[in-house]
Amino acid sequence: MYSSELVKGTLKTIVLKLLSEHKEMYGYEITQKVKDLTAGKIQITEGALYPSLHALENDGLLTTETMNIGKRVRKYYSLTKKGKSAAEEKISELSDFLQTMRFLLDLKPAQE
Amino acid sequence: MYSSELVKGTLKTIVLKLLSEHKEMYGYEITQKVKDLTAGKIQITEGALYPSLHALENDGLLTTETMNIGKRVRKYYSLTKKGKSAAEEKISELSDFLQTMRFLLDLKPAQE
DNA sequence: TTGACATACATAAGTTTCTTATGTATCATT
DNA sequence: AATGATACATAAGAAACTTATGTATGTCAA
Repeated sequence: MYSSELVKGTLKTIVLKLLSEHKEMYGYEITQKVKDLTAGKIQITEGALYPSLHALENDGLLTTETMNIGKRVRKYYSLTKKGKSAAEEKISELSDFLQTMRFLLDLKPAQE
Repeated sequence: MYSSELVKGTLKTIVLKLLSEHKEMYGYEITQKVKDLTAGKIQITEGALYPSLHALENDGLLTTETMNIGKRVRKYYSLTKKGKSAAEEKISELSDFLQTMRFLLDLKPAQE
C-alpha cells in the first residue's frame, strides 16, 4: 500500500482511464479492478470513489445507467463525449508528470 | 504546469531527494532548483515549502544551520541520519508508485 | 440458521496538505 | 525610487481525501 498522499490526486485520472478502456463500469467494480491491477498496492475506498464519481458526473464527463441485479441496484458509469476528451487530457498530463518525476528521482549526486 | 492535485503529495519526497544529492540547501534554492529541473512544470510555492521543511525538521529528518549573507539570513537544511534512511524509503516508494501508475496508464482496451 | 464476509450504494465529520494572501526585510537594477 | 528578485515566515481557506457510519442484498460455512 502506498501512502495516501501519493495516490491522492490521481483518482479521477485512474477512473477516466479505466472507463476509456471498459465502456461501462460500476463503482464497486472500479475499486476491485484497481486493487487487482495493482496487486493491492492501490486500494480505492468507497468514501473517496463515490463522491468522485458524482463530481465527474456533475461535470458532465460521465453518464449513468442504473441496473437491477436481483434486488440490488448497480449504477453503471460511462464516458460522455466530453468525458472522452477529458480522459485523454488527464491521461496525457499524468503521463507527462510521471516522466518528470522519474527524471527527478534519477538525478545523480551533484559533485560538490 | 501540472494541476496541483498531482504534485500534492510528492513535495516531501522531492525535498528529501534533492537533499540527498546536495548535502545542504536553503528553502528558496529548493524552489528554484525544482523549477529549473522541471522546466517550470513544477513550481513549489513558499507557502507549501516552508511549513513542509519545518515539519521535516520537527520529525527529526532535517537539521538547520543559519548563515548570514550580508545582512540577510539563509537557513540551510541537511539530512540527519534518520532523514537519510527516510529519504531512501520515500524515494523507493515513489519510484514503485510511478511504475504502478505507468502500468495502469499503459493498459490496453479490454475486449468487451 | 446465523454469523461473517462480500457486494453495492451513499453521506458526513474530520484531517492533511496544499493555495492564496499577507507580512517583513535585503539587494540589484533601471 | 520603484520594480523585481532574494529570503524568510504564517494564517485563512479550499480540495481531496480518510474514517466512520448507515442501509441493504447475496453467499457460504459452521
